[in-house]
Amino acid sequence: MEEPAAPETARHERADSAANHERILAAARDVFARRGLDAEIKEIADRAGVGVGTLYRHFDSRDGLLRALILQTHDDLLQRLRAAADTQDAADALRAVIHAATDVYRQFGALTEVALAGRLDHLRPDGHEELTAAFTGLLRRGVADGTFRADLDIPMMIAALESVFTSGKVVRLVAERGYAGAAAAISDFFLHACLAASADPGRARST
Amino acid sequence: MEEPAAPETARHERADSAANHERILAAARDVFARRGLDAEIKEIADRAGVGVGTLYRHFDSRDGLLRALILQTHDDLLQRLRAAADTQDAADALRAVIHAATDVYRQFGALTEVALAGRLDHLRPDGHEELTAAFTGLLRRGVADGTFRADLDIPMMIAALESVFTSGKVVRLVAERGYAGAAAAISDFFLHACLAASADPGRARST
Amino acid sequence: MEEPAAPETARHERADSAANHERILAAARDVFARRGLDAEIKEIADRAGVGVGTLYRHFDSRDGLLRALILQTHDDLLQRLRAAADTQDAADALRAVIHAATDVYRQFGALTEVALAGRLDHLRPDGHEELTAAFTGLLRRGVADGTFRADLDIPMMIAALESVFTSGKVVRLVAERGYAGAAAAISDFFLHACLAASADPGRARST
Amino acid sequence: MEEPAAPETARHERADSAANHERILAAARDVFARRGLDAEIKEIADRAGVGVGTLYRHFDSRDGLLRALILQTHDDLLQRLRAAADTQDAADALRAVIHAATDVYRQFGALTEVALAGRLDHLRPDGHEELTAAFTGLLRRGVADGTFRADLDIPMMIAALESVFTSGKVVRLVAERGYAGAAAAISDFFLHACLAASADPGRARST
DNA sequence: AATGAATGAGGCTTCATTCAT
DNA sequence: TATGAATGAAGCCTCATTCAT
Repeated sequence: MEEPAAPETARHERADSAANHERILAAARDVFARRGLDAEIKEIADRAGVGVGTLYRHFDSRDGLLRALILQTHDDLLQRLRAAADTQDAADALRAVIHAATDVYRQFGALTEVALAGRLDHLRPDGHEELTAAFTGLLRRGVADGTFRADLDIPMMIAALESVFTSGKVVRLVAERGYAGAAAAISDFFLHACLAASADPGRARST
Repeated sequence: MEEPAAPETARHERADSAANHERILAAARDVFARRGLDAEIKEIADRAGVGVGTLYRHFDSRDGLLRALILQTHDDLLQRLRAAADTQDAADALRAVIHAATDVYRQFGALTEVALAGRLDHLRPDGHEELTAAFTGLLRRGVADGTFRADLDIPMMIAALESVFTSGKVVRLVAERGYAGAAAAISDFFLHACLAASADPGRARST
Repeated sequence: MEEPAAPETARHERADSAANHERILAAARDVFARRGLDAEIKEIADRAGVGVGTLYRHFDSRDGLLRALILQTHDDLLQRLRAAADTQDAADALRAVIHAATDVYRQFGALTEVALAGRLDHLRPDGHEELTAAFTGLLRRGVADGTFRADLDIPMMIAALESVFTSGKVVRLVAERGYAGAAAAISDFFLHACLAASADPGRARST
Repeated sequence: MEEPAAPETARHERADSAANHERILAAARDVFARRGLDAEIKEIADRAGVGVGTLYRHFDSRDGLLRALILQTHDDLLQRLRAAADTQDAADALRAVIHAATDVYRQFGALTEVALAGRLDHLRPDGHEELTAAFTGLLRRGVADGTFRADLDIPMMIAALESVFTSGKVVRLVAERGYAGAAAAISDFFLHACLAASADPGRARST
């Protein structure tokens, strides 16, 4: 009703706004990833190339922005982990999951910590369960088909996996061995920890 | 026994002051552990039962207090890990190390993170190297005597170990399984990851 | 007249901000002048009609503000003294210098003290030398042309002049005799102290 | 009653206390003179070699101590100025007064400022009038006997004199010329400013 | 009476959020 | 709608004063 004769302008504005929205999210990911969750709003706005007022038009508060990012990180993570976990062979699936998580960590840095650490229950009830379920399914499948050892302590295995991606160690590993090297090292380590003793030891070798 | 002939009166005030010093340190450990490193000075002072001025008489600044605690945590950790690492059998030693670290984490919470995370280089140069060395020595010994597998990726193993104690997962594990249960689960997991294939699988079982 | 073709809208915010900047400076001059250099930031902000945060947007710290004011006072003083010292006749020039300094003191109060007292070497190296040079030039000129006595102790004369404007006595004199009366009394006094004996005694009389 | 058999001890304690009293006053003079009136209580107590508690037993508050010192400075100053002003010849008397004031300034530093600046009306009503009266009497006497010029602006002359001792310039002069040189320079300057034109110009020369 | 550790009000400064332009 | 200047609550720290020893 209000934009009868200028759909193009109106659409353009929306496009601008949407672009700003994305730029703010990207900037926030970047800044939170590098500076940690205490980063200042001003730095995010600057990096996004907008004023703080604009940032607040898109997100109602600092916590609102953080929440949006954490949920987004969580969603992204969950989707990629689920996809990776679908890989046929359980050992390959675990490797794929670890590669995916390494990549997410590279992108989301400190945000991964919260998304993965099981502290987001107040943001998304069952958020952590969803992630856990993805891992659990994969591990159970591997145990069932004899790929993983029968006495594997699945919650402990998941805790260890989450720890590596939550502790900041990945950045160090990536810095020392590069992205592929870090993912390979992590994969090998965890495969050793969970492969059945009878399994071909070669399976713990990375590609 | 320690001060057999100590005069009681002249030194009493100092004893009070020393007691306050300890109470402040304890309160700070507690509050930093629970609230994280952003905790407020006032809360620490309150919990110690002293005024902020008293806290500042004992520690020159917020950062000074934090630094003291982190160094103390680091020292405590280092000492206990070295002691545990001395255990004869390499597998037993690894278990002892993990039990010790679990205990330190329980006491120092969030402070363990910094002390263990390799971010204290500006506080104590080579601080992280000292910790790493303690782990490395133990693992090399185990590899040398055939307890651990020959192809063990020692840096990765250490990274994973540090991660578990740095990520906050330990509190969750302790909450779910109790102190002994958590330490046992962690031990079992890491032993599985590093024991030689020929080793008695039963060794990965906790006591 | 000053900005004939200035666009009005785009620059308006800046004009507001600049106005605040000036209001803060003016308020700070006022408050420091009356309350001394220990005045509280809050009082300055209040008097400027802004919040403390705004004050800190314009000046990075209490000392930054003070520094800016002292340098400004010094610059103002130096410029006006130099201009007055240019007056043809040396006796008239001294009178003009004293009138100018009286006016500066009226405006800057306690700030004049620091600007004139030779304590700003860390803010502006040679700051005091610049002021001294302005006085010295004038006095030497008067001695050279026979207006001032040949044995005039120039450093002592300058010290006495600076003292009067540095000691707070000027405010009292102004209060008692008004601005013109105070300047005249100071001028007469110092002319008596430096005029050559042969000089027409009437020259020490003010206008 | 309580000290029947040990008058010596009792007297000794009083002597100790009195000694402390003096040491605190001396330390306070020293510290206030050097650091200015914002000096910290702790520094004074340290320099006096007593605890802050002892300082507070002798002076009810920081302001109480400051008040005592200012009044003491004022009394000392007044007494010495009066004595000096009694000198027969008015010119000699002015010189004596200036020497005395230089000496007081050397001893009391920043305290002289307040004692001389006429800001102590709330501490001692008419305090400033007493000082002014001492100067005024001397100057009137000189004018009456023809030593000083008839048109001397006595309040202005006094203001200038007070200024020199109030502005901190004396320390600089003393630093550059030594104690005797500074006093001589100040004397010469002020004598030039007030001596009668017919007077022997040589009288403005210092000893 | 002397000591100095303890106290806490009050100052300076930061930064999330608001709002006039 | 975008901007960024303005705001002020809240945290850190200092130091005059009190008080237990």
